[in-house]
Amino acid sequence: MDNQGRVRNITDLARLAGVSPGTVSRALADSHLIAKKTRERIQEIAREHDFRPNVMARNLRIKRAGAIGVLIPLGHETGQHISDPFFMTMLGHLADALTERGHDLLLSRVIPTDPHWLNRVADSGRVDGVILIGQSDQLAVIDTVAARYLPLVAWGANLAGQVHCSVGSDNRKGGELATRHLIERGCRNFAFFGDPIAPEIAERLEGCRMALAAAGLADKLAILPAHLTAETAHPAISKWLDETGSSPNGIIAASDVVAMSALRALAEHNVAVPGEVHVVGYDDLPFANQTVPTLTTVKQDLATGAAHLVDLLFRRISGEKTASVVLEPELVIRQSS
Amino acid sequence: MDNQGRVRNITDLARLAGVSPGTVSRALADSHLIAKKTRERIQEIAREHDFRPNVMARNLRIKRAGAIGVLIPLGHETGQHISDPFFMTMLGHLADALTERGHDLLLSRVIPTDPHWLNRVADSGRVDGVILIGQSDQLAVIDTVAARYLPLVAWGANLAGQVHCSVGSDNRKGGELATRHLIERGCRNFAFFGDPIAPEIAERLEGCRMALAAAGLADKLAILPAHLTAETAHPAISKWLDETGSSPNGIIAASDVVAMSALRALAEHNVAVPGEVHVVGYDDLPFANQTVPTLTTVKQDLATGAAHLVDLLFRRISGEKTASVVLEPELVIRQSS
DNA sequence: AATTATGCAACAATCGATTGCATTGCGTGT
DNA sequence: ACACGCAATGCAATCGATTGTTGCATAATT
Repeated sequence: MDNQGRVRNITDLARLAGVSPGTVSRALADSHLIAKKTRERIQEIAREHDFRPNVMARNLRIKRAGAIGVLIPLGHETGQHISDPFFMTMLGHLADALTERGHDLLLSRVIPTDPHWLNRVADSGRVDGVILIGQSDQLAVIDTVAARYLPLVAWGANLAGQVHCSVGSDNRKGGELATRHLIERGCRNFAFFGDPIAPEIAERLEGCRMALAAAGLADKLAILPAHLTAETAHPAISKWLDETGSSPNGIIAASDVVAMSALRALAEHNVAVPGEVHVVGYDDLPFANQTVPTLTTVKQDLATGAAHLVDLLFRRISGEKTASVVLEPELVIRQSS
Repeated sequence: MDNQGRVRNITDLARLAGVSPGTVSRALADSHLIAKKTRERIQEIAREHDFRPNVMARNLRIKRAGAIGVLIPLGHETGQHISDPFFMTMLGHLADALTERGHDLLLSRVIPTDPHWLNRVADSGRVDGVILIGQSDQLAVIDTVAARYLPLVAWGANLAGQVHCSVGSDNRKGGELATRHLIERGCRNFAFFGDPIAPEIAERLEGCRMALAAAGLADKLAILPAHLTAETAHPAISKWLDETGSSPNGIIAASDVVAMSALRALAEHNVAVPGEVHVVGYDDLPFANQTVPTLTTVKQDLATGAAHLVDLLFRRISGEKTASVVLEPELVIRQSS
């Protein structure tokens, strides 16, 4: 094996080059303290032996990690799998934005039953900061940690009196937009699909109610507290369609995943969309543009959301105490309404 | 600030407890070398001060990283974004399987232009092993690294003479399954949507050709080399449908993402599925069950695939020289055919 | 009482790199 | 010829933990 001559660390390389380890370190960092000739010779040897200094040792010494922890707290919603499209889309954008800044992305297990789940990552010393995708029902824990641990940002709602820095869209306004649009389309009978146990969903529902109240339609709303997974949403919606005699003609879904399930259930019941029923989703995930019919939805711009999260995080890493950001939701009108 | 009394390392804690750092280390590891009384006292102090030992320092000493690098080499397919549903689904399963084993997942930037993209991660010292999601056009690089770096596994094709360990489905067989199914459904005129520049796609196409040849329909195949992103696939398919006078009645899509685009394009051209045209996808991503109509597809069981990848990787980490795994593809019949 | 055994904790080397400070060697000014 | 300055490199402490070895009491044995 070539394991014999393998250069495993800076000291091996130093021996090979006939210099001290310190010199090698500086040479590889291209420090001007080392003569150009020596520097290039050492770099050449390093290249020949395919040597790359150990990142962990380096990080330990200079006290930075070069990685950002990304956590998805699932809380009570145990059914919600990590491969949910929403999380994954957000994760993709974060990966892009972080690697753009030369940081890696460390995805860690989340055990929200243990109150230390967040501390464990924050204090592990292997991340320079933490991004949470969603707050779940862990607001108390998050705020406690945020009070002492600066480099922490979360995607989600921005509630009054909140300690931690968050980025999210104005859910109330989003719910309002969706509902007003349906009213304009002539709907007079509404249904909201989504479980208001999550604060974000509750806000969307509230926006929906505000819009209906403003139009004098406050009593025309039915609520189906469907869970956010496609697997549970479809049967619930299907059963509901079967049982309900007078079906609504305007459906507000709490997420695109739920909306997609609704579209399918409606198709199976031979209900024309948007002919008989208008449907609006929430999120504008990539597939919203690929459904049949394509989905009208309230866009949460996850790309700029991710960009904000990363930007705020790095400002916090350098000590700044940033404020939360609330993004404007935007109605994207497609075929389903 | 409470930064004054904050316990930042094992030495601080040792001072507080009036013992040596080594004793603290052993106490926190619950070593029986330390008297039970002392051990519990130290653990109590650690708990009070919310102290958790620095993972990086620990890893440096015991020479393990506690993390697995997960890379997505995109190669030439620059358009293919990291948030592609296929990658994300796989990533979700991997995250679950890895955290199950107490390892974190390090998602790193992939620059396939630099021939050292893989070495950089493998030799960084911050991962115990590497999982590649896909091989792209980097077979040469992957095999070179695999020859000397054992803990490396890849999702993808299993080609003859391949050095590295891979897990993937039998693409040829999958293509065959899909095509035979369409033949049984009465199709006589076929189209394959997908770019055979990727080895996996090429194998699927070959399987398709074999099935057609066996049925004496070898000359009834049109190929539309659509790229694998939804954004590029839809217009291409749409244009193709416009231009082609005699449309096929059996469509084999190289992936579910392409199939979904095809479904939409067909719907917009008022072509009934499965009435006039039968469509089969590939992958069985979660959304395949949510399309309208739901998608018949060749299932690659990504959950067991991920489980295999992780299992093989850990066996390689402990020195075993594992062989590749080829999974049986399975036809999942739904509404689109 | 002297000796051996045993339990507990301290000491110090180590993982692999970084970096402030000390040292060496060479050229130059006087 | 001597001192001085500066450039180039070596030395050694450091980051924060782990762990083999050693030392010191106290308990058990003869």
